[in-house]
Amino acid sequence: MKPLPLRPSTNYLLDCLPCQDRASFLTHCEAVNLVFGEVISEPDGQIQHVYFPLNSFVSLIAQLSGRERLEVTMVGSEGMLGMPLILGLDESPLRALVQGAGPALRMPAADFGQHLAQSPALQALLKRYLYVLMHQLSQVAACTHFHHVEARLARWLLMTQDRAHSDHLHLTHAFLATMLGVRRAGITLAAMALQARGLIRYHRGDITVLDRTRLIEAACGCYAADCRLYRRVITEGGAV
Amino acid sequence: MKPLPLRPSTNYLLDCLPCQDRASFLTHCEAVNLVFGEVISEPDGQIQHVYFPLNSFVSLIAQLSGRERLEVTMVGSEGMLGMPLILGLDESPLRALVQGAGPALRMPAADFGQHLAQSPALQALLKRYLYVLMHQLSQVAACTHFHHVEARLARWLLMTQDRAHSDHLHLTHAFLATMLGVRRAGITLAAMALQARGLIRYHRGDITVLDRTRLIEAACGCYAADCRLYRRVITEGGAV
DNA sequence: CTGCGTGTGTTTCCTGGCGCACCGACGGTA
DNA sequence: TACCGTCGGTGCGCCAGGAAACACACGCAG
Repeated sequence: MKPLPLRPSTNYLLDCLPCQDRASFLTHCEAVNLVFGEVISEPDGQIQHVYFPLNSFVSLIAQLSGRERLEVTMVGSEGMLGMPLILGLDESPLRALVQGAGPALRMPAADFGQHLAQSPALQALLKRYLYVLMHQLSQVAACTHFHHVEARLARWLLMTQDRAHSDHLHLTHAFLATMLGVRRAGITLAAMALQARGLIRYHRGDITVLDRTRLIEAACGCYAADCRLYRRVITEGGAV
Repeated sequence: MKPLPLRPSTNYLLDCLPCQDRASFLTHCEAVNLVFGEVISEPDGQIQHVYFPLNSFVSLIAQLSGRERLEVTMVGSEGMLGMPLILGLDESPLRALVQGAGPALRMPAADFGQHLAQSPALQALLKRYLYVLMHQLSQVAACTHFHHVEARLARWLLMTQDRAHSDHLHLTHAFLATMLGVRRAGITLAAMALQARGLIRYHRGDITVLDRTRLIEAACGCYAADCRLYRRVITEGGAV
């Protein structure tokens, strides 16, 4: 968790802020390095910081009483971690697991509350982001129920690729299986099918996206819907 | 949609408000009667009013690009319809379908915005409710994926019973099937199992809950988790 | 070179739920 | 009373995915 040299923010949400608010916000941020496998928040744990991933990304995982786990969304440089603070609560229902190591900006929860109170632009922006999250959550419920492993895997790879800003991912079948809530063997089959169609290549945990366009076709419509929603609500609607 | 005689609010959220705020809020509400099957909001439609169900209740349904549909949550006298307004957006990603006919209070979106701006208590309360919703959405995603029809049906009946304030529900198997995103025959089997265990009785669309305690045991833990969450965040944490 | 850990391919058997279709039973209406 | 629409029970073939193994293959460390 060593501090990194401060560098221009490449978090998309922060980039959307007016210069004033953004500058003031950034001076109170600390640059940290998220390491793979780190758990940033536990269900019912207290939120200590908000995080704005830069090149890193984090899975948000729902956990049922029976210990079943399912990834419900992903946060990278397009988002923020610690949304319940917007709602005035300092607990998170979801486990946040660092899935792509890399730099992030973070701010203590208390400071964040102050900035939020002082910057209407920040408030408006993060409310919009919260709307996107809610939309995604309800969509994920239906997607997970109706769509098959292969399409869901394709979608998941695309989302990961977007957040990793790279064609090259490091993910074992076993890890993918727990994220999608299916068996490892199920991932093997789906991954082989995608590889046979020339959409991806993988070897001992190294996955390369070969043909992004056709991978989008192989994924369920939920990926495209997600992208459209974000663009409409944040990128275009986010005139703050 | 004829106006009803104004009567004391029995919406739990409104009951949580301080007397002042509540009185002022109620004077701007209109009493309406929700009729079974009415669609209050469509995905991408504009939110015209917020609704506070009294004895009525409404299903919120996610719809994917492929037309697959799944109920993701339910709003009765414990909640409110039109939450995106809290986030500054006047669109809803979900279809709202009246499932239990009955009275509700409603307020035009614009008026609601004003009340919201003037009442910090209202804001705080509804933010908490929004947190509960988000938690539920992520839980539903996992529940729908991992739990079997019988447990999900039991859960669903319990949730409906709570919101209908009655042991007696009118629901055909076909309707339940679309809500849970399964076949009608699947509901028949699950319902027969619950009936054989003496938990419910049904006959041509009339369902009676006979043994609520054991029905809770038959349901997945998600029902109890939902109740606990609401109690903790709204009933107890909601000192506004 | 050997050995072990990790990651992946593959097999067998099993089950929950799907799609589809048919039929019987009930209850309101003519 | 006869009819018909709605509701629910059932049967059939089918398939995706679950559970649990086993086998292989690569790559690093000793």
